[in-house]
Amino acid sequence: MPELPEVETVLRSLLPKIKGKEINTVRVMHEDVVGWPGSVKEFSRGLFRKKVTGGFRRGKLLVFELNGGKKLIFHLRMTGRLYYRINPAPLEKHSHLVLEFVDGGTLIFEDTRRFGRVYLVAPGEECYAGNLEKLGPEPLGPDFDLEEFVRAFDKKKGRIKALLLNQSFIAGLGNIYVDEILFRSNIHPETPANNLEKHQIESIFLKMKEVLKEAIAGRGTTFRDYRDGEGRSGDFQNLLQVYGREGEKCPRCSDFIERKKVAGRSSFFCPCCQKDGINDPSSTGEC
DNA sequence: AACATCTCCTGAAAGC
DNA sequence: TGCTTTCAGGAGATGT
Repeated sequence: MPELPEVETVLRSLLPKIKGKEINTVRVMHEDVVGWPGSVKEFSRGLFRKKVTGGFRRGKLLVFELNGGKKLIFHLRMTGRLYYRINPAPLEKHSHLVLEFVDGGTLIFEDTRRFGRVYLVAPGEECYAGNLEKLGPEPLGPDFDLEEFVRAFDKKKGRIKALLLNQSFIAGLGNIYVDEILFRSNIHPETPANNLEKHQIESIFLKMKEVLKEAIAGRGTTFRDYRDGEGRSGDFQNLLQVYGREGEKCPRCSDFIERKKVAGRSSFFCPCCQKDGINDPSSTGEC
């Protein structure tokens, strides 16, 4: 399930391979992966003979800039994969879009569950590209400010887990990394956000950056489906401390990792290190 | 505002 | 063993 580190890894592995290349043919095998605006025909026509001039990541979105000003934007959601092939193998069942470049290389978008989307937008049409314009700050961005982050918690009565999953509050986090951040911060996922003390919010701020940087260094987490832009798995799944580890020993104390649905998602936490903030808001997390 | 529930979708895993 | 049911989840829509 690609979150910020996985999307960043796809970008880094893919961009050097396709930057400067010109799109020759566009094949859409499953039309419902093409998001607004416009028809699939317009989408294909809009890509024809365009060069990839650059690219960046924003939240979980991959943005490729094309000459002429349009942007090709992907959201991989759960099972989406985007990778480059020089000599394409026979396409798989769930390959939905293939861009062939003039030099023969191909960019392939496949997605088993088909939740992923691809958008082609002109300048001024960015609002149609998924949640691009509704995204909160980038956790690793140079402008991400601690004081602003602390203030943003003020009237948030919801649970911290739900808040960190909210892309308009903070961009790029998903279920795996939120659990890892809360574990490293000794905070129970059900703690009301506005019950958190300043030092706890500071901890989230720091641990968020720390976990994301480590995960990017490990080229992302492959739980099942995720691959980078060259089709390779990530390594960070071996370094997850709580996610997917129900019943295993906590890496910090003698207790065992529990699993509970919070904010509609499986949440993994140590009941000893991460005391329930509802019952014990003054918990320091020591156990 | 906050939270639950449903939808989309497939395939792995669990249940019987 | 083999069939059926459940579960996983990002995010938007809808209901309470």
